Amino acid sequence: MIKALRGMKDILDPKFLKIFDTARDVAQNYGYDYIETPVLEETSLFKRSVGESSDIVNKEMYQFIDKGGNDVCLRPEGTAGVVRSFIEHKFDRAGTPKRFWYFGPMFRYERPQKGRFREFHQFGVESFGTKSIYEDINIISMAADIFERLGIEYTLKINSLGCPECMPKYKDKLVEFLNQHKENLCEDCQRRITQNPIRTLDCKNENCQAILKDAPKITDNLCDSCESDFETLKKGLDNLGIKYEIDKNLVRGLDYYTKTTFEFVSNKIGAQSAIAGGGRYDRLVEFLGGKPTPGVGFAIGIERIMDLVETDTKRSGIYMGALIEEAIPYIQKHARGVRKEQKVFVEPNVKSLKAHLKAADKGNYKTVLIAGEDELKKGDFFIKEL
RNA sequence: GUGGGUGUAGCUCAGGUGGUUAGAGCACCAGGUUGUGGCCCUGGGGGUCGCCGGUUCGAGUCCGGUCAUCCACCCCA
Repeated sequence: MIKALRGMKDILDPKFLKIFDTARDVAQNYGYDYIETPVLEETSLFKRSVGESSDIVNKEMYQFIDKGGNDVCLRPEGTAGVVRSFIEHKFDRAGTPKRFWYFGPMFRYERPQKGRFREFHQFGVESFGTKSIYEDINIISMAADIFERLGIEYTLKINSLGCPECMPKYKDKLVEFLNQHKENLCEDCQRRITQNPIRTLDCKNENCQAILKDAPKITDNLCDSCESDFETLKKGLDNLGIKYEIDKNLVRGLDYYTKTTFEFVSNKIGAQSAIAGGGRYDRLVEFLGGKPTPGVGFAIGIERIMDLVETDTKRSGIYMGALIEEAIPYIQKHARGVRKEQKVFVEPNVKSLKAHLKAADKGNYKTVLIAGEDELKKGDFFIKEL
């Protein structure tokens, strides 16, 4: 028997559509436009955006050379493709803000576990051309609205990574601190000192965490403008009644983030607890060859929240069945009219009344319409409400 | 990539120390009730026991390998 590949799943759960519908409605209500970018992209796009030092690019990409000799890969995340499209369509030159939402499959070659698959789906949004911190608040508010509409409880964590002004200075301070404690850090962190020192902050090693407790914090080293933006962000969330925690070690795994970073987590879904993540990426458009354009966005992991949404089990729609073959065309004709307004299922097989009722019950239909010899003659239906 | 758990019916799982035709519950189908679902009763259909090899007179059971799956590390949505 041929089975789906490791870490890949068929989607049969109606909750999936419910999540998609809800997220789309909210994004549309925020004034965002739909964008769909190709699943396959040039590998260098992700190397330059997500970052070559990240695990995602380093060891988790489905990468190959296509028949034309191009180095390509299945997208491991959504932002890079949208940014590529933004630049390719010269929206950076137009200079007007653009806001997109997207939805689709992402691929990472990882060991599967609870809440982590090799093919998974993200709903995401990207806002280009607005550097106002109030846009960050809009974005976080949108994610919060989606979770609220879905009835999902979460903890929101926020942090600021600073800007090109303050981040490098902070990085130097941190590297200095790390070098002082180098021999006590784990292997990974020792390597990170030169490659990506910021990533030591969210190292899971207990020993490292103990040492890093005394490390300089980025939030204590922000420049005036970043500092005041972070304050505005906190006040803005308070204003909207959105609760949050400040997580000074929230640095996130993608290299393109600046200033605001945030993560929505749930404690009900196992080790893979991040249900959404995002932040500001004011340098990314420029990195990818566009005119400097600020951006901010987030992505929700659909599979991660599947277990957190309720399914509605209310009866709905009409089940139509025939007791004799001659009645099938009769109900089919009637069904076409009624279907303009609601769900109508026509059972294509002749069955006993009992079997029809049982099938309608199992199918969770609300109303049963049956036609047999008598009904055909009189031109009506046997009707029963379940 | 590393570690641990688990693979028997569509689903959830039983099958001491190897022994004849591999079981249960749920689900499915039919009948009891010739045109009134859910409850009940009776009957029925369904299985390469993950796969390959080994030990043995004999393997679902023991051994080795392999694959899959789950959970964790790691990473992240």
